[in-house]
Amino acid sequence: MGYNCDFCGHQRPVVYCRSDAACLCLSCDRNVHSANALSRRHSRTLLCERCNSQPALVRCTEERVSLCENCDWIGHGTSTSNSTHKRQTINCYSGCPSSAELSSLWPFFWQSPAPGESTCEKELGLMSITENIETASSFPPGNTVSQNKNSAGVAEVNIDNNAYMGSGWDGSSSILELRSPPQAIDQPAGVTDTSLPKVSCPQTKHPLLCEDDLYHDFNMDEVDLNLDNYEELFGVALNHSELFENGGIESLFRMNDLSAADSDCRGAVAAEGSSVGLVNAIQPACSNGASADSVMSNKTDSVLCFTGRQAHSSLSFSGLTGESSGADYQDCGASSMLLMGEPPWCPPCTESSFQSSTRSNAVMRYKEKKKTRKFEKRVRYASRKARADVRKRVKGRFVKAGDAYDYDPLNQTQSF
DNA sequence: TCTGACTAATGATCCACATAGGGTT
DNA sequence: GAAACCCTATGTGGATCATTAGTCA
Repeated sequence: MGYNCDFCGHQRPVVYCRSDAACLCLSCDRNVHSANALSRRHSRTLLCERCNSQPALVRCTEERVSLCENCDWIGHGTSTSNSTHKRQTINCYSGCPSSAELSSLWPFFWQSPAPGESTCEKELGLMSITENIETASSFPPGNTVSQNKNSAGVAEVNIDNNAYMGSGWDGSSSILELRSPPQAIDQPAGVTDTSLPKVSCPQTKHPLLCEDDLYHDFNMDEVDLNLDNYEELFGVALNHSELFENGGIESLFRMNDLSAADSDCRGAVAAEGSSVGLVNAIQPACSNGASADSVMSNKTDSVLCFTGRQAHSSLSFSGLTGESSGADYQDCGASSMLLMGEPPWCPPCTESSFQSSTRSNAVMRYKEKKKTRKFEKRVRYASRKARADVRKRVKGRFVKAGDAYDYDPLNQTQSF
C-alpha cells in the first residue's frame, strides 16, 4: 500500500493531524501548521506504520514499529507470543517543533533502521544533517534550556518549551526533561561552535558515523535540527540517504544515549492498575493516581518512563484537556492510555496495590469506551464523497441515472 | 465442562460513475 | 516537449449477507 502525504501527494506521510484528519510528511506538516496560530495548535502524532491511516499510540520496541491502537491490539492483544512485547507510548505535539525537540519526543526515531525502513525515519534522519549545527541555546524564543547535573552525576536538560509543544492543548506548559548520560554532559552547556564539522568528512567514508566518535564529540543538545530547510534537505537527499543507508545517521543524532533501540529501554503506560513503578512515577504530577478519570479531570501530565543502559529519562507532556472526546483518544497515546484505564496488554501487576474492585471498574470503563469508540474514516476524495452522498440507491447499491430507486439521500423519496 | 441456540458485532460485497493518472498519438 | 485524447483503476455510501464473538441454558 503506497500512501502519500495528503498535502503534497508524493512524500510518504509521517505524522497524523487529527484536526485536519490528514496524514502529512514532515515537510508539509511544518508548512501547514506554521500557517497561523490556530493551525499551530493542532496536535499531531506519528502515523501508524501498519495501517498508515491512524495515529500511532504506541511504539513496539521489539518490532520497531509504531502502531495505532487497532493495529497494536491486533498485533499484541490477541497473540500470546507478541503480547509480551515492550511498548512505549507515542506522544503528540503541536506547534512547529524543531527536529531536536521531535527527537526528544520520539527518541526511537534514531534507532537503527530495519530493512525497508520507512522514509519518514529517513526524513528525520535527513533533517538531522541539516546545516544548522547550533547549540541548545538556539531554541526558539520563549524556550529556555537549562542543563544541570544532579547528585548522581546525571545531566538534566530542562527545556521549557511553552511556545511549541506545550501550548497546544490547554495553554499549560509542558516540560521536557531529559536525563542524559554522563559523557554527554562534559560538553559545556551553551557553547556555540558553528565550526563543527559537517557530516561529510574526507578521511573516511563516514567518519562521523563512528558511534564512539559520536558519543564523545557530538552532543545532541548542541544540534538544533531545524526543520526550516526541508527543501534543501530533500534536494540533497541522495547523499544523505547514502549516509543513512550505511547505518550512521540515526546513531549520529541519537538523543545522547537515549534510544528506544536500547533493548533495556522500557516504555511504561500510565494507566490505572499498571505497574507500581510507573504509578509511583506519576504520583508527583497527579494527586490522585488511582483513577484514570481523575487523571483526566486534573489535566495532569502523562509521564513516560524509560530506563536505559545509561540513560534514564522521563518525559512529561501536557497532552490532554477536558475537551478531549472519545475520538480524541487516538490523538495522543499517553492520554488514551490514561483515559481508557488498563490497556488490554497490560500484564497483571504482581505488586498490585489496587483493590480488585477498582481494577475491575477500570477494566469495565476501558471496555465501555472501547466499545463506543469510532475510528475516523479517511475520505481521500471529497468530490467523490459529495457525489456518493447524493447518489440514488436501490437497497444501498448505486443505480444508473434515471433508473428506479428506493432511496434518495436528497429528499428521502422513492421513485416507485 | 461441553454443546447448541441465540444475539450482537464486524467485515465483505455490490452498485454507478466521476475522476485521477498513465499511455498513446 | 507540450497538448489532446483514450483507457483503466480507483473510491465513494448504504444495504445486505456472511462470518465471528459472546452469552446463556
